Amino acid sequence: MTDVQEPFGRRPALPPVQRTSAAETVIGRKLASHTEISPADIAVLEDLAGEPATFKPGAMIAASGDRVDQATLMIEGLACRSKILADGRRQILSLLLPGDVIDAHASLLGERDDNIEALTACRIGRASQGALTAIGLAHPRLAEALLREALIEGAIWREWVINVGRRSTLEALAHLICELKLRMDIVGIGAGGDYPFALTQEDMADALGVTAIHLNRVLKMLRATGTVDLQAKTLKIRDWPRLLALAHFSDGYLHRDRSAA
Amino acid sequence: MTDVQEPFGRRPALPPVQRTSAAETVIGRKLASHTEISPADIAVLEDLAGEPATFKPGAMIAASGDRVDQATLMIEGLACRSKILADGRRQILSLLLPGDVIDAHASLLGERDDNIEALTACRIGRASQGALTAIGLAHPRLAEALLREALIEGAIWREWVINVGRRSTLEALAHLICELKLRMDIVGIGAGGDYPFALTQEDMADALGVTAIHLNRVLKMLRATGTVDLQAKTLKIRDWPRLLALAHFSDGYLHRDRSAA
DNA sequence: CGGTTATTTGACCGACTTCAACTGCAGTGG
DNA sequence: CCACTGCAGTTGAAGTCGGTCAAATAACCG
Repeated sequence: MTDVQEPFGRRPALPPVQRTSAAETVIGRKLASHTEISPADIAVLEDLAGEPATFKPGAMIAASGDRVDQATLMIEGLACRSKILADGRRQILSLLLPGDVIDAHASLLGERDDNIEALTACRIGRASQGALTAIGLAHPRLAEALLREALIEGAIWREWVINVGRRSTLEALAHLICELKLRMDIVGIGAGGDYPFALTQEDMADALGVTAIHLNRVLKMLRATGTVDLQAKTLKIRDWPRLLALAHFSDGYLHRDRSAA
Repeated sequence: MTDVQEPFGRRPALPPVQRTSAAETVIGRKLASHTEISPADIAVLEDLAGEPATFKPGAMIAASGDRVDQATLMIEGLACRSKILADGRRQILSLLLPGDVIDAHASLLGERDDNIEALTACRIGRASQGALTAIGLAHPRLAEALLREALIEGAIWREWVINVGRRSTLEALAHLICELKLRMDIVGIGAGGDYPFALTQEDMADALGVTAIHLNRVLKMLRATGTVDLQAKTLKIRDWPRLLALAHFSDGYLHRDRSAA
């Protein structure tokens, strides 16, 4: 399950990516969802990242112990942060959706302490930390957006702790689905109510800190509530209010508003 | 400025310590542990924070829904980040020790989504976000140190997820103790091998996502291993290597080195 | 000293894990 | 076309970990 490919460090300077308007890229939609940022600033970031690299499902995009010197831009696909214990137990720490920009500041930490795994085929951009920092001075809104990305990811981790620590598996599963649904809405994935859902049951189990077998049974219970329809890698929400209630979901931690200082 | 930095826990006040250089404050020791920072920069931060405020044990220093507009400097005492669910279940997300500086950037998120609770009597400083940002321009090392504080706290949350999700309660408890021991070492608390340990069993349970009753039994098991001696609000490490092994503890996530970019 | 809070213990029960087997499906190669 | 393989999902039985209810100390506080 872990074939490492493509160590990073290869960022070819290629002809600028063609696009009609910067705000129409996933990255643009994501950053603009929380920060008042100009298409020009987004273009600066995307040009810096250059042509995206491709990873196969199951590939390690980055591994624990690697030196972090680049931010990662999720263009397409589904990935996750995970940690793997010595005896093989895996815990998924968060899911990375198109539009997410991670590790924009993490080079300050030196070696990374977690893994980034591609769960499906992924296309990602990379932007060197040093260049980002320099560019941030001339484009304060961009710097602000990247910092806010990091802070929101932190808020998601905090909520993740609750999910794993204090919710029943049924609540936690419902909560996870609510979070994913809303995050996909932000970047405009899943129009028409059909959300792509590539997580295997084992992935979900590793996200919630339970076994895949138990997750399977709980998933059956969740289906029985009639709130969601989850099969064939597609998620359909059948009864959103009831799903929210089941999860005791409260969306504050996603900080989707632009009401900040 | 400030003061005596004193171990947390209920202890008699010590006579004021003569401070010859800013690096001898808790905040200074903490920031200097990960960032090459000058005493002058630390003094700038502490002057901005001014005279510390005092909180009684159990007090809410900040509550979910509050607008975040200030960084918080832990000068003395023990506090925690927590979230509380509608039905009263509490989850502790991280512990705040003297020297920790939190929320230095969080005003970007607007309303906070967690609580900061004083677990013992606490003395904390406050620095307005706006002033901090402005000062950061003139004192890049200080800005770097504050950012690194935030990133390290993020790393601690990630590890916390593992603790709650994938470790047995015995492993998780041992792991929590290892983390606290090392973090106290960083700021020079617990000289002589006697670490102040003010957490109640209920606090520990809420940190690990279990009930206090179960924690009590697991604590008995941990004591039976002979690796720690934990009573009367004091922690003594009896067999550090074996405690580390029991917890499968690996210190990378604390990022204590200064080997960053 | 009395009243609260923290710790400890017992008995019982439910959630979750473990081990094991079986299904369905997609690819791959003969 | 079909056997073979591998993986994701499903189900069952049995056991363990952790939760709940209840109550008895022990420690703390005014």
